[in-house]
Amino acid sequence: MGRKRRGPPASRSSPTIRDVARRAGVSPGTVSNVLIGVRGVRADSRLSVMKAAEALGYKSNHMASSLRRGHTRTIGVVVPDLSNEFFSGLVTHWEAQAANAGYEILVVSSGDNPDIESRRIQALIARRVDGLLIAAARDDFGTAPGLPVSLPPAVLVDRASGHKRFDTVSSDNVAAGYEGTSHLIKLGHRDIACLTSADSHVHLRDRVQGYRMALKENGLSGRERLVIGGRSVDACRIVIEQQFRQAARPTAIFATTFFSTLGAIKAIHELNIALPQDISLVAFEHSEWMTVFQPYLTSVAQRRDELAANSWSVLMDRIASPHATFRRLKIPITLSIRESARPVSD
Amino acid sequence: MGRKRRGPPASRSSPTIRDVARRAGVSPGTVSNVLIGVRGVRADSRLSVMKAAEALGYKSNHMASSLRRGHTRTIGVVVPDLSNEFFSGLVTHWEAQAANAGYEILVVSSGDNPDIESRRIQALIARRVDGLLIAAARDDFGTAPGLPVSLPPAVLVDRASGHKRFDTVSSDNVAAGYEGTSHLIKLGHRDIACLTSADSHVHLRDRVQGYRMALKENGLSGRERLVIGGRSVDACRIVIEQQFRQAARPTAIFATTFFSTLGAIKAIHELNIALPQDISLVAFEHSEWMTVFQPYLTSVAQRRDELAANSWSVLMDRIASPHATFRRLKIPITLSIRESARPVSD
DNA sequence: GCCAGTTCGTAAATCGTTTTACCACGAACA
DNA sequence: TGTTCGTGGTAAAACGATTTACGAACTGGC
Repeated sequence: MGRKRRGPPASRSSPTIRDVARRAGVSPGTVSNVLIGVRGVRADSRLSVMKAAEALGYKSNHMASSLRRGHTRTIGVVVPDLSNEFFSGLVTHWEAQAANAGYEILVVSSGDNPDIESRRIQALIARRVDGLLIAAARDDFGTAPGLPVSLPPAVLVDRASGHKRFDTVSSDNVAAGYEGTSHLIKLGHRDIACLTSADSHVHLRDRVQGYRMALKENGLSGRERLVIGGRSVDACRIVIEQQFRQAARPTAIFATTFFSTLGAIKAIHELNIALPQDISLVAFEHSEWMTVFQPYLTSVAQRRDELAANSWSVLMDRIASPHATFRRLKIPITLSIRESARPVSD
Repeated sequence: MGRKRRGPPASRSSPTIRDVARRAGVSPGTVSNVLIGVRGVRADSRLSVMKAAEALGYKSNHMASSLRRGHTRTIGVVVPDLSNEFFSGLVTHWEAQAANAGYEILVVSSGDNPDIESRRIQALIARRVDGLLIAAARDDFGTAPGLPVSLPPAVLVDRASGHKRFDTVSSDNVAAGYEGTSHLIKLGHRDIACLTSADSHVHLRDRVQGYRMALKENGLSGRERLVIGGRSVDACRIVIEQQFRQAARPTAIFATTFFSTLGAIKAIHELNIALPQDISLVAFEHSEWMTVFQPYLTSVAQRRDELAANSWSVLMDRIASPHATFRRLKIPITLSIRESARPVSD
């Protein structure tokens, strides 16, 4: 092989700015000025550079340019689980935002495990992402060891709302709990089971708090029926089935997570009670399959598009001014009244 | 500002290998040898380098290292739509593979639009991804203008199976069509509508071909009822409703896509016919909500995990040996017999 | 015709890492 | 003692783009 250059094996590597410069009969600096244009270039040299770049199929090497410019135009996205529709929805929106703004996103999953999360974030830092969009595994994100003291600009999304050391953008989960419950109360229900997956995260506790607020406001505090299922559909199903083995059965269920929604439906089927004739249900989240499910589920849903759009712009602001005070955005939720919650039958 | 260095504003930038070298009293080359160890280093200098790196919280700059080494350890992932559960499933698996192998993935969406797809791929090329995993918008991927002549190593997944110029990994869609249909025939059905979204892609045409094969093998070719819906749930619903306005109604529906599955269910509801008593349905894909849907749907499902694992390793092989002959993998599908397809009632 | 000001091109420095080329120092051996 | 190795360290040259510093050529005003 008659290679003349040193360094790593180049095996027909792509043309460099130097190749373009040579072909256009100018210097690399001029080529750079034509292509990203911080300085004027005479029309004729501009033209010959354009032609040369075109002919060679020149694509600027992003590594080199990042190295020199000190930013990568890459955003790291950290989610617990990409196969969860809520998160894949967020990522879809973020990707669109990124494409628009000339960014790319590096996506990693934490499996909701703080150790894995730290490791994956470390990898993103080594890649010098310009910013981080994080749906954190724990509310105390960043306080545990394992993460370096200084992180790139980051915003916490969905989880860990109100964190002291980061911008946060999340749904108004208290309102979610309040509105879902109030809707059932307005329909005359007084025995409302509130089904949730865990009490380990603020976003879940907030929904329960909203439930309690609605109860209290209507003098129903004594009737609280909080049911903590677990993170799987069947765990939720089982605890709901237990509720129905008690003497005083609830007349309505408010599911505060997507999994518990599925668990509630499954339990209702197993118990052979009629939805919505004998039991009302307010579901959490909306999903395409619900349009073919009978009855069409009344639900409280998060606004993924607004969550994504707002967190993106908060992150951009944070990158632009790293020392601004932290922001805490709460995005309203949507209550969609459909068919699964009905006036209580007496 | 008493900055001494030129170049981009450094604003408390992270420590470099030179900082570590200075602190450890060795040269940068030695630090590099300690950290990635291609050459021996005496025990005492090794130790002091480790300590210095630890103390400074040194993280190697991936941009610089990529630039010098000539690879990025980054894989570009191109999918039509990340909020489609099938693709987000694939991406989830790929991300896990990547994390395992010390790679990261750069995810982009094409919206199934070839122009957007080209642009997004261009961006990935500028970032010098080491490889590409592509669920292409069109079967003739890469022949249309807009894409450079030389792409990085790429494998085509799910779509464009059997492409001449790329490795391909996809489900055995002919078998999918064949097995779904055969199952219904075995149950005694003779009027089976095959519902699909379009005939624009091989993977869809293959499923229909499997349907035809099964029909033919059972002397039912004359009874073919191919129904092409469209890419939305309601488009599929409408065409199925039309089928049922005809004198000779089908006794079974084989849905060959996820959307057409939803469309078929919706139509069945609207028409007020009982599933599975009056109509049998074989669905496509499996999804968590199906576990709470009644009747539990009999379905043909793709094996996302195998699709992802195989495409990943084919890509790794391709990167390792760029000139090997192309491979065409077909992954078997899974027929799950559940409750929505029943023996034909006479 | 001369001087100041503008425009535009180039050479060289720089980003932070890896890797090559070379050198110094011992140890082993004749 | 003189010659080879082997080991481990350093300086410097890459990687490919951006940007600064400088200088040549041109413009315009007097």
